[in-house]
Amino acid sequence: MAKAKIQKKTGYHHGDLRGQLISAARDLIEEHGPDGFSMSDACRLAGVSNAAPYRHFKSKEDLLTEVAMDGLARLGAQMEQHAAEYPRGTVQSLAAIGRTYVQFAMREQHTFRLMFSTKSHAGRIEELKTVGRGAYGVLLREVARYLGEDDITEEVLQAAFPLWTQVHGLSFLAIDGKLDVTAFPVDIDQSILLATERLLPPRPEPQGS
Amino acid sequence: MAKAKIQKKTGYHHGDLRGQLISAARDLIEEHGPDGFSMSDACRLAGVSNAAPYRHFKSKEDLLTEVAMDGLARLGAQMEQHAAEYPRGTVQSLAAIGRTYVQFAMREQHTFRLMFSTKSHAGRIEELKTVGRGAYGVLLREVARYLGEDDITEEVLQAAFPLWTQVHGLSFLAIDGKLDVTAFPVDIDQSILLATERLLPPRPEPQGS
DNA sequence: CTAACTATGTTATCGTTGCTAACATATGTT
DNA sequence: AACATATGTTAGCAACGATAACATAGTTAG
Repeated sequence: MAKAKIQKKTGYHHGDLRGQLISAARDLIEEHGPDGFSMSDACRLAGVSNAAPYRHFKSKEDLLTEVAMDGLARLGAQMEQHAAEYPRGTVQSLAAIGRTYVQFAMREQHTFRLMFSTKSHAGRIEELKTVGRGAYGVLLREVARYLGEDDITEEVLQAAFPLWTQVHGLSFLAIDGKLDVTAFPVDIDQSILLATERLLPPRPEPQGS
Repeated sequence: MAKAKIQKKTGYHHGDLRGQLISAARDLIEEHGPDGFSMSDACRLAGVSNAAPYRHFKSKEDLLTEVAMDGLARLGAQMEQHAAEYPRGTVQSLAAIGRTYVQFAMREQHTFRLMFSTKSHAGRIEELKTVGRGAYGVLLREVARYLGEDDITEEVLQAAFPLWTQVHGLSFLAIDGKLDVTAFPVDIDQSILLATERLLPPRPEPQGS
């Protein structure tokens, strides 16, 4: 991905410090983890003093929250996009959503952690949850199609949850480097497909008998 | 659990600073999270100077690793203990292991995070993995019993992994407060039981035809 | 018994961090 | 031109992790 490439400011004012700080944060977080990330580093990268960010973000946490929410939005978009590459409402489209989820986690490991972290988002957790619900909605609608439901029924909610749980667990095990604790080579895509098939309730006949 | 209760040292020497620091760390971590935990706090609790811990731990990370390894060991023991409360090698005993896992995560949220974190353990990750494999072995042996295998076959490994993934995901969703994103009340124990049943391959007839 | 050694404390200090206060400089509006 | 607002700067705070130099206790050898 784009390595922190920064245009130094020209005069006293920067131009787009807010945007550049978010971008710098994203890059630095992916490089050193959310804790290894420091405001000072971001400032150095943006060529600005240590106090400048506090005109745009109330705190370091606030900046991180911004990064997290952006991540959730992108995850939702990517899931929708990949689901659309398969016949809607099938095991395949659902497995595609799962693969997208895990791949996102592996590609943007630290952003992913941030997205689901409770700390680092003091006071804005509800805001974050709302964005998260948006992404979860992609899965819910796909499960609804699978079940032939017109809207998000109780049944849909019940069926979707274990699928989420499964890929969420797989994501964390993968990014925490635990897949070699299993003592056999885990094929992630295969694992997702199999679990999706098993966890879904039997599908009602698509049409006719 | 035991709130950080500390016996001040009597003379110049402390007596059991190492042990008391680990214990203080456990308490403080559970109270304020692994990041909210500071060496200085632990020192204050133990009634000792800021430099003293470095006679016993090479770094803060090193102390945290100790806490994590202890946690993994206790998790393994608890899983074994609860599995033994049910007929061995059944869906029930396997679900009990899963429940123990998630309950541990919820009871010792921050220690749990630490146990599976890759950061905070620089240089000792393999050591940690070994302890982790010990705990995982409890699940593996129970799955082997379920499948009627005498040792940990490929089939056992394949069957156990999705079970782990499921409860691991459930644990993180639970401790990250995401169970209300699902828009329906999640019954954790029920959820574990259902997923266990669905994820396991059909059981071979216990005995006879 | 005492000298030497080792283990385990202390104090002093350093560099880094997140953040705030007080001040400076652009930009835009009237 | 005068003022208000947005957005920078410098200086400085307290807390943190860590190290170096020193102090003291307990242990072992002669």
